[in-house]
Amino acid sequence: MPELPEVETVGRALAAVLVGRVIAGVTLCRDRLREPLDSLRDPRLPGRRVTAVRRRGRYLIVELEGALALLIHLGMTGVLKVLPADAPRAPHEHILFDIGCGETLRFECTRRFSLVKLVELPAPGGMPEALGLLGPEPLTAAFSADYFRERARGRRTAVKNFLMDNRIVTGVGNIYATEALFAAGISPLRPAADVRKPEAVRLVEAVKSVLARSIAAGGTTFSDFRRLDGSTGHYALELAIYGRKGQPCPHCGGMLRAVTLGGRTSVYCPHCQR
DNA sequence: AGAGATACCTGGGAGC
DNA sequence: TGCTCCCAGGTATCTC
Repeated sequence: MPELPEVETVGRALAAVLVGRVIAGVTLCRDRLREPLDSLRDPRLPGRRVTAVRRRGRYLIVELEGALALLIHLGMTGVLKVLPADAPRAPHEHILFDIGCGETLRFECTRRFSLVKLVELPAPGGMPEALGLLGPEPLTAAFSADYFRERARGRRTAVKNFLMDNRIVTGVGNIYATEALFAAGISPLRPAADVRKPEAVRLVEAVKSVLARSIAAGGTTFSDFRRLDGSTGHYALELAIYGRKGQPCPHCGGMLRAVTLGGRTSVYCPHCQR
């Protein structure tokens, strides 16, 4: 499941391949993913040159000349691949972009929680209006302990849900929220407003650290994550507690527990996380 | 306004 | 073995 580090990794690979090339045509194999794919039938799309590939939160922005862009969210199972045009189609390939030189950029997504649409940009280099509500990037200085405390004031929601709210900070999903809270020694159940200053410092640092290490490793590798050529990455970043309910805590050896928060499983150590 | 629930979707694993 | 059930996940949208 691609989280921010995976999206960053895919975006970098995509930029290396796509920038300067022309999207000659689009083949749609279905009408919709999370949203209808109508916008990809826009006659303004064919013939546009890719000028940049950027990331915002978990969204990829494939910028085209003329202040247009392909806005892409990989959802849970979205995969982008560059393959020869005559390579056989995989079962869940929904969109094929003809990028010339006998190659296609293919969007594959098993669970179809993903989004691909053509959007207008307010100006070249600008952000699609649809992303206007996203909070700061977690790896920038704007996401600080002071910012966290300011936004958390009065919020009784569990700190884990708060961390995963992309209006607060964008791109922190269940895996990294779980890992960061463990690294910071903070219970996922604590009301956001009750996180004290030194704890917020630890938590914000933990979020940045786990994301940065994962990006450096080329993204945490999961069964659903593939590189652009379709190969799996290496198992680079070991997760401390995610998915380890019932197993011993790597710090104290006690049994890791799980609670459901916001409909999502949250693994934590009741002894190490308070 | 904040908080919680729900829909979207499919494959894989558990349990019978 | 084959069936059913449940779970994984981000985001938008709904209700209370």
